[in-house]
Amino acid sequence: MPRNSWATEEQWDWLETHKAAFIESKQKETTSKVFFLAIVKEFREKWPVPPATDAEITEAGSAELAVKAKCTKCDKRVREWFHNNTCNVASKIGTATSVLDLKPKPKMLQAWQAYHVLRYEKQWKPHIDRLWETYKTEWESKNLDEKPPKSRLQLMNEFMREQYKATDEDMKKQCEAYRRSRKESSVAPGSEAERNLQFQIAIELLPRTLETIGESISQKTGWYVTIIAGGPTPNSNGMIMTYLSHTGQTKEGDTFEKFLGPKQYDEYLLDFEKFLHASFCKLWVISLWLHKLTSWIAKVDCELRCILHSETETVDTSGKAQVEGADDDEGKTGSSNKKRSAVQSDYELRKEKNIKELKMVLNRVKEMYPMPKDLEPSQTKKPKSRKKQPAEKGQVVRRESQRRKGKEQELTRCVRGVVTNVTEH
DNA sequence: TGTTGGGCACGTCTACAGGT
DNA sequence: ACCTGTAGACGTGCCCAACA
Repeated sequence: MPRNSWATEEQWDWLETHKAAFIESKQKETTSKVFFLAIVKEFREKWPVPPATDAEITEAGSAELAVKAKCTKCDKRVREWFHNNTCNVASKIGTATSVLDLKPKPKMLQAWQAYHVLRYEKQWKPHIDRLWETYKTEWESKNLDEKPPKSRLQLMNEFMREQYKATDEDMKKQCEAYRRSRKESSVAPGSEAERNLQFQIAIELLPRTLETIGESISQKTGWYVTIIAGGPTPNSNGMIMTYLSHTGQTKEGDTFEKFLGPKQYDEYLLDFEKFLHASFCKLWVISLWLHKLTSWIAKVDCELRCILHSETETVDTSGKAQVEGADDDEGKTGSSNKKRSAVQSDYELRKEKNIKELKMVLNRVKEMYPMPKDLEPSQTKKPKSRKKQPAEKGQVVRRESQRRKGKEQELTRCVRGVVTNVTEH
């Protein structure tokens, strides 16, 4: 039961048991005519409305009216309970209570706390140390073997609050400016790096999140659930990875993966990965731009979904920045392609063809409708190399996209989760 | 008349500081 | 983990207006 509800624990449990019926009734649009008629009656029978007090009778005008008012209020509260406790179940995913949510935004410091940050080390620490020593010694000399009632922290905080109160207006303004700037800087400033960092943290929470969501859906519907999620991973230079979470087993006890078998299972995921590549690779974004200008601004491609931009650039012998890996569509022609793979999949052949066609279309469109200068991507931006990061100890093993890998590269078979219902690749 | 969403008031919870 | 005081965040109940 949530804190401070009008309902008792017993009432709350009773209401909870009728949630499903309410949702069902809501879908049938019979809440008022069927559901609530019965539910408020039952509630009042179970927990009769207490008799009206003298004050309530006086206020209402008569005992009858007072009781009526109390009943109405009670009924209304019951109705509202259902609205307040069921209608937002789905929408709560994504709010601050969502599993995926990151650490909440830091709160603004109090003015004296800002003063503490600005002046403690520089000015007051030695003073507080002396104060604490004096206080402690005095207390201990008077009260043997007893701890002082105030801790050093308490003493320090009290002292800093007093000092802040006594400080001049100029210092107070500095404190105010500090606490505001700190608050502002703590909120994601909208930079790409910050955003990618936030993405990465959320991605690392995904296995647990998918498991929770899957279990929840499964519990509520009695169905089995498969959730596939994937996209560029910022701490792997935007490499596309896929998570698959599955609940439920066949009657023979097979998981979804075992049921499909390794080959079919990979094919199953490959389709999704194709979709991801089509969604996140740069030229595909450009093609979207042909239909919608904002797609360009959105910059939804793997190259931009990377935390390690500045550190991963490598320079080839010709002195030009060179890109290895998946998301270098613009730069890969001729020799680089040969270098990557001698045997291309159907998908890659088709993609190469698509790229050529798209480039032609794009050139025509650019001639017809020149891109506004302020919307053009930065010229200084260079493709980034993709230095392979060694997997950290204890890091979650995920499925790296297999599509880009040529035959020369062994498919890295990752350990598939058996213990939990989250299958990680 | 019932439903829905927005907003307000109020109470409770949480983060934050640095040292032990 | 704990200490303290408090601003800010959040949950809940309630009210009201708009709409069907």
